[in-house]
Amino acid sequence: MTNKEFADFLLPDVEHSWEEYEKMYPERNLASDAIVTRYAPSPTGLPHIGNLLQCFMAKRFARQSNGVFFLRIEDTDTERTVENGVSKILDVLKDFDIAFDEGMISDTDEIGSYGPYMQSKRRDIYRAYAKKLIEEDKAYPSFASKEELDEIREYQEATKQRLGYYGRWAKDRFITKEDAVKRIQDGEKYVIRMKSPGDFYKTIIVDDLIKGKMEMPENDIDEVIIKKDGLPTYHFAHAIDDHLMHTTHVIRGDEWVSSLPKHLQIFDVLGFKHVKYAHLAPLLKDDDGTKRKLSKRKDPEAGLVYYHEEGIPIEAVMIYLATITNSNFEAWFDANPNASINDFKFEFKKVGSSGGAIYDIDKLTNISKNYISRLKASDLYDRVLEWAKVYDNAFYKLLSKYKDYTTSILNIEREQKKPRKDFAKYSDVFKQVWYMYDEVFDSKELEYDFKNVTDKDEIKTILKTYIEKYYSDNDTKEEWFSKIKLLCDELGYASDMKEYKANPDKFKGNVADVSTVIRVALTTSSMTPDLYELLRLLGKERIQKRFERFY
RNA sequence: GGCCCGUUGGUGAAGUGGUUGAACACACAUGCCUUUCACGCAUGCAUUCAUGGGUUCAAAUCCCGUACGGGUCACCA
Repeated sequence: MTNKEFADFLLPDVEHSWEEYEKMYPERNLASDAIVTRYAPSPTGLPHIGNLLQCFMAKRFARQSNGVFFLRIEDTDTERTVENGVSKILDVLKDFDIAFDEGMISDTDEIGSYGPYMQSKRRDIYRAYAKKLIEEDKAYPSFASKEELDEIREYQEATKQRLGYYGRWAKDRFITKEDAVKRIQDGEKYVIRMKSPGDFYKTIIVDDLIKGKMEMPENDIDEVIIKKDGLPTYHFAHAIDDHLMHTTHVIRGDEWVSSLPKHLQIFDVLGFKHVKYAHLAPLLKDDDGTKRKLSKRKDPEAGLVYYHEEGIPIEAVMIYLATITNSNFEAWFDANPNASINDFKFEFKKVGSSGGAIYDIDKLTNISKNYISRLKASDLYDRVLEWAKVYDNAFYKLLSKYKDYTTSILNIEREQKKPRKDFAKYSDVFKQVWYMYDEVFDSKELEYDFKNVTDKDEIKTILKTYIEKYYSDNDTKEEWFSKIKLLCDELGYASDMKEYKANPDKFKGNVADVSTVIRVALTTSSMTPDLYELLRLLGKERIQKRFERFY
């Protein structure tokens, strides 16, 4: 029996030959330095922050080189594939501004001419190449059952040998074609394994764009390439898809580096040109002093909905991810605070090669505060409105009703060189502006803390004197403050802080105490944005009303 | 256990043999400024680069060993 006959027997249903497939996927017409890369998730769940990072980096490398970024769905594990897995992934990523040039665009549709982009639809392609390998005697059917494999492994463990289906353990390698045919005709199930040409005692140099050159032993394991269900394993599909789709760079998590010898070998056996690899370290969590991988189950910040719920701007998340991934990004961003992250040129060499960074929410918060502080008030308003629509209905109603007023509140000490940094997330906003809405202010049980001035009559005197004698809606800030000083003088408080510090005993208090009384009476809080701006937005009538609570 | 990678302050890190008395950013602390808070400014925070040895006039930077951390060893990706 010839190899050809054997291949036809094993894979009689292959529609196209591998040569035909090669022709169907011509070279891409791109500049030589263009990066073609992909995000290739299995549709088994939602992407987490680590996936987002991979995805984002892949996208940036493709875009900044005028290359292609595509989405391929790796659904060869039919057991774990979930319903609508693709659209779920797409939806989450879209919220983070990740879109693809090619690939799946819904659960069923795709764009691009290098598809199908769903591995389950490429069954024939993988089988065509498997057939090629059988014909070339580089692969063989293997009948080893799960139990046999377990037995081998247990024996290897007990005798302290290397684990795996290799060398003399790969005994199906020696089954004759005739025996194999007979067993298959008798109904035995089988997989197809690659006949590894590797020698474990020889080393190969694998080059990773991030980790550098690594010396590793050759792979000598006869890896399964086609599973019992006729679908390929990850390793085989990776080689064929990335070859046919003309991927130039594979950017993925570093849990894959140990399979590199295997992958390189599959490329070689298939006669494919290698792709370049960049393996990203995982994001870590500091769990009581020990580092561990960020976990979707234990750590809310690992899930992507967290950012939407909290109202953390996606731009801030991206800036943070870029900061911890690419070591020269932060300095660049400091120098170009208003630039788009898309203007930064990422470099593999500047991506950290150490074990992984601890995901630091404090740092993200700081980035987010800075980002929000640079937003225009109207932009912030729109963003908060959109957030509140989903997560805070009461606030949403208020925002819709008082659009201009709210924008003015948000504009206090904003749109200037050194804007206030009050908000780290959209969900912080209401906590800091609630008192500006009469509906909220009047319906709440209020608690006032006037700090230094505690006497009720004194508070009343300050408030009453101020509103009746000194307050005017039309004052400029300078006029306004000079009147506050006059009020201080009249009531026996120091209008000048230096004077007060020199002779504290000569006064009842100082201008800060008086301002605090006014501030607290208006807002209940001693920590607010600029008092003058607050007064102007409130207006005399509303100020008066709030003061009257103390008469 | 085999193979691979990593280890610079509380965190992200710069730095690959000599202007490093180890940058910068976050966090933290103190002070200044200020009508509060925030901002801003100033100062402090690793006598030391996991550890032991070696090479060298000189090492965080090169070599070897050890420890610790991570990854992987599926008909899962």
